[in-house]
Amino acid sequence: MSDQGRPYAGASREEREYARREQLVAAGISLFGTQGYRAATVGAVCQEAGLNKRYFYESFATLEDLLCEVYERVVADLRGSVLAGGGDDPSRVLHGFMAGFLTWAQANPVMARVHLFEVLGVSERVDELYRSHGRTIGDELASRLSATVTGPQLTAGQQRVLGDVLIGAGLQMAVDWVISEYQPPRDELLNEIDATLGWVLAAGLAALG
Amino acid sequence: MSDQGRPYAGASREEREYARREQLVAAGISLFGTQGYRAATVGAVCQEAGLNKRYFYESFATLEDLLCEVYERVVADLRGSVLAGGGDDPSRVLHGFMAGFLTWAQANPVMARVHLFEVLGVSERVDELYRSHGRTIGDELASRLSATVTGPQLTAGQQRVLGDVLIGAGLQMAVDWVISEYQPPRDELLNEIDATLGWVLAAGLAALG
DNA sequence: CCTTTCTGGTACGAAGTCGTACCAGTTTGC
DNA sequence: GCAAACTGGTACGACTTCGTACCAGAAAGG
Repeated sequence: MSDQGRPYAGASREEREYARREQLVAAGISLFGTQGYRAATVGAVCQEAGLNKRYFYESFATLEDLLCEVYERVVADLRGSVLAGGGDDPSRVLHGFMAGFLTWAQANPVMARVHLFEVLGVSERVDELYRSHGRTIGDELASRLSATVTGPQLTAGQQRVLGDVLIGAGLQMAVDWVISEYQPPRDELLNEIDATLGWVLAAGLAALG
Repeated sequence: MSDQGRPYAGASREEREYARREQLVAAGISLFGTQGYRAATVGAVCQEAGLNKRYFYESFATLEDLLCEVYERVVADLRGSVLAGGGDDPSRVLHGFMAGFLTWAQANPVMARVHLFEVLGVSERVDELYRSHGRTIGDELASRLSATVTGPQLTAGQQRVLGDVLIGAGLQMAVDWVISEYQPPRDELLNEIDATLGWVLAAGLAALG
């Protein structure tokens, strides 16, 4: 009756399915990152991918499933840029984090839109995925910072607080920066961040006596 | 032909319209804050308000318009709790801000859900409203902090950075806390935040020499 | 008491998307 | 070549919500 998978165009069934899935993911990143997830439909994604609507359901059950896969790719790309550099100085770790984040956001505006705007408030499931990735990166950053300091280590609760602060502050600054169309320029903003951190430390020192 | 507004049930036409509008707003807060905005429909809001669907369009053109009005009420309520207390000590200003935020979130879980989750990613317009309120509160906080310090004042750019950091960090901690069902208890979390702030200051000072 | 307006429930067409099915044309293995 | 399977385009019903309209009953003024 049916071969149930025979070579076609020099590729096996699995290879063709995988290629189509990748086309859908690429189309998803492009569409979600330019028109927005809320404006996207299954039909539009397939048109962008150059595939028939039938092939969408071959790889994904819903548009939200595609968004999750797209978001995984985006976060993987971001992680590489943000957690790449090391550093044994706390302010250098922080600076490297924000520099990596801002550089990535400006170099990949489409992915940045997905990460900073489009995944928000889609569903409980996507929200949970978003928070999960944020917590992972925040924990990683906080433990790195903790490791650069010779004094007392952070407790688990304090590490979570520090992770929240770093992720929340970084996201807010990145969103604000993208909204203002990357003004002021990256290096100028990084200098302002450093200066603000210095101001806070000085103020904290004065308050502590 | 038509009186175009005659007393009914002891209230004029304007009074009845106003009362119905308030009922819709209350129903919106309740529904958006429990079932979620995305699960809400015009019909459900009217049912919750005990009004006919026709009266919805008497006060609002779309469900999103109601969400904007609901959000204005929520932010006004939050502002009162967060910016109420003064303080001439930077750490006291920060502590008062987070204490007010957490207290408000726990005392008003329905409004907190609207502010922390439901307004996110609804539309460009609601996003802009959200960012606008966040920036306003962040600016207010940063300028208050700046005023408590005798040394050099913050530049406009640095004040914006500080506002972003405060709002972003505060929101992230509040979201995390609500998600974990208000664990650890408020006072314990506030102590952890204070301890983390102290740790950061100590680490920063050590790094600065 | 009687007319007029208001109220709330139900009904209905419009619009958009989903998910599937059909159908002609093409490519491959034999 | 030829049959079988694959591909892509179009079409279709199902479903949900919107926004409006209709209709019987209640409440108020004269």
